[in-house]
Amino acid sequence: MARSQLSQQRPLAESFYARPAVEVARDLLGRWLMREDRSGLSAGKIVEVEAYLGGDDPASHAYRGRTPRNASMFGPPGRAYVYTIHTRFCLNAVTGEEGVASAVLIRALEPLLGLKGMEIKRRTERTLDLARGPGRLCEALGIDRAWDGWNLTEGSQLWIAHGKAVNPELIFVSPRIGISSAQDWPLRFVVRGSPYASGTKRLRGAH
DNA sequence: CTACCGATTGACT
DNA sequence: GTCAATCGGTAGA
Repeated sequence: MARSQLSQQRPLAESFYARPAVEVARDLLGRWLMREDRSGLSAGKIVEVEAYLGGDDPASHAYRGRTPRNASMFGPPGRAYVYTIHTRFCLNAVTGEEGVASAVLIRALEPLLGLKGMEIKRRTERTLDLARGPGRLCEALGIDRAWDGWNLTEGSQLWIAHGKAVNPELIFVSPRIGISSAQDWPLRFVVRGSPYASGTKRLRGAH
């Protein structure tokens, strides 16, 4: 492995996450979600995220306060918040100060490493379908509720690595997907034009 | 305890 | 484009 690539695989520090969710969300585009297990290393470039704020955001799971499900959102930044939806799982990175709930939902990856394992877990060989969508990327990387609260800054098993941040000019902004309140808030961020992002062509930022 | 419903997906028209 | 599967989390009786 080339020196530059090893450097790109180092985990982002807790201080990266200890900022407002919108700032972290934009900065997470282009970073690499890394997964290492017995069968080796898997990774994907983050191409789509959404910010979920704390008490002021009616679409956030934390809107009505702390519950057993969302407890991780109130914990220290840089941890995972993994929840169940319709028998699928979704992965968030917790942001901001400890005690104040906010997080960034990882919505889509461009597969980079370990595609073979992803194809088996996803039961498809279509690269575009391996990690396009929050439930799909969790299935591709074997992420379930057992990972809730996992420290993403330690650089083993499951972490987010430096990769290469996306030029701000290439970030497409839209409302968040699948929510029934705060539907006009511009809190979804996509690598403009990426075919690995979810949604229609228009929602991927193509013209 | 029951009732409601969703930060989704895959199948189908 | 539309729609239902399917089940854990949550609120309320």
